[in-house]
Amino acid sequence: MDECKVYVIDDSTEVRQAIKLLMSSIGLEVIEFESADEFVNTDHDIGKLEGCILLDVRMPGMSGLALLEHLQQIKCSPPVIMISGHGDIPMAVKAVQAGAINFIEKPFNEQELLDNVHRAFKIDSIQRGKNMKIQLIKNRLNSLTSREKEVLYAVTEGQRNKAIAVILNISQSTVEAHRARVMEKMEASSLSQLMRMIIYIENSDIEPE
Amino acid sequence: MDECKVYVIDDSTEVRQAIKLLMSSIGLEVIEFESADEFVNTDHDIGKLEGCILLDVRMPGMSGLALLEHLQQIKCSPPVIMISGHGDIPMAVKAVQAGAINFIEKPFNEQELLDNVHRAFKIDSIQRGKNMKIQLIKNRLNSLTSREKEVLYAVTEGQRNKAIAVILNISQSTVEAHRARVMEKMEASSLSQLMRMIIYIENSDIEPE
DNA sequence: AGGAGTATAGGTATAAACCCCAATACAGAG
DNA sequence: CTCTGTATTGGGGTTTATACCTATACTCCT
Repeated sequence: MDECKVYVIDDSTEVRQAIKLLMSSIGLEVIEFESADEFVNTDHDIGKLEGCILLDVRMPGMSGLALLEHLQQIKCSPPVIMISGHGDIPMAVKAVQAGAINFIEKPFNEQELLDNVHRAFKIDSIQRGKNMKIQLIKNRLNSLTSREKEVLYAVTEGQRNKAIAVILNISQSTVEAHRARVMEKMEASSLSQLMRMIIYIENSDIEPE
Repeated sequence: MDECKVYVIDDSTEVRQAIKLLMSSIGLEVIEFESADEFVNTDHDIGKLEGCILLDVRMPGMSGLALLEHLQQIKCSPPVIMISGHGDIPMAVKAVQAGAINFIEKPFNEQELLDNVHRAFKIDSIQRGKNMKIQLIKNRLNSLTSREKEVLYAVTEGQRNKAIAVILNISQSTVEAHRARVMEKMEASSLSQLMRMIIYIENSDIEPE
């Protein structure tokens, strides 16, 4: 939680200043961006940011909603709290459907905003825990050779070594060798554990949230 | 899609009539309720309804939001489209966060409402497909004896038969017998398939959507 | 040319899982 | 009380999977 920062993306200098003041009152660091484009083009790995994003909807250049959708596509971004001065219901609905954790109207209640930031931090913490787990497994998967991946895939499909040998047109001994290396590289001590990893990755790939 | 109906829950007779007219113009059947309480108390299995729910927010008795949350808790309800004449952004956000697929303001655009209903039908169709799959697996799980469930649980944890025998303080032969019956009852021809079923159920239990 | 990494294959031995069978014990339902 | 379902145990044999070893061949990089 110490590393958490509040990324404020708003074209209004006053709003950014007000938020900065509010956040610093409880010891939170604020990083400002005056447009969505600036945030995107800044040299930082979005996946490694810790904290949350306060994002204005209406801005010159890329809109807040567009940035929100962009962040959801690349995944593993910090949680986003939308802020708007002239928002309407369809806009708020769209934002929440796109993954924003809340939609707050300006002028905002200070305590409400702080509460939302804290909630966002919690969500971020949980999300980063999951992302670390996913990354760990993906790193292991990447260490597999293409042949080993083929064997792994067949194994997760429930195929026996003998069947896999026929499918890949290699001998059963070779399949066994590959399979053993797969278990070793994936750090799985049982097929059940291996399946849990694979299915975890499968689900994280198709279900964004 | 043929069986799909539109469940309208709104205290205003005029609104219900207007929706009924609109829906019947494209051949959709409408079932009316003048309050959330009436919907809840009506003798129907909510999990078996097909179609979608048009739900007013402000009503005498149980509020639309309260009903929405109630529906999400028991799960497997048809998708809900919230409708409100005097809605605000916090209300809309809350509704979407609670699982409503949209939040439409009265007076509504007719085509927009129809589009939403069609989208809801698609979501419902997908959701019911998933629910059927879950129910199928749960039925198999329920056919297991308590001992078989213990063995199943240990197996999914990656335990070997020998280890399971020690844990349950029974002989390895017995474990093998239970395990064979588990595979048979679950209709799994491989451990991989069994794991997929179990993890599917695990995920559906903790992640509502 | 030599080394690392990968893919391939064979061998031997052990362990684990699967299959079919038979049998005892016990509790609850009819 | 008998019948049924469940839980338990065992044997014997087959099939799979693991573990550990060796070995060849090919490619890529140094």
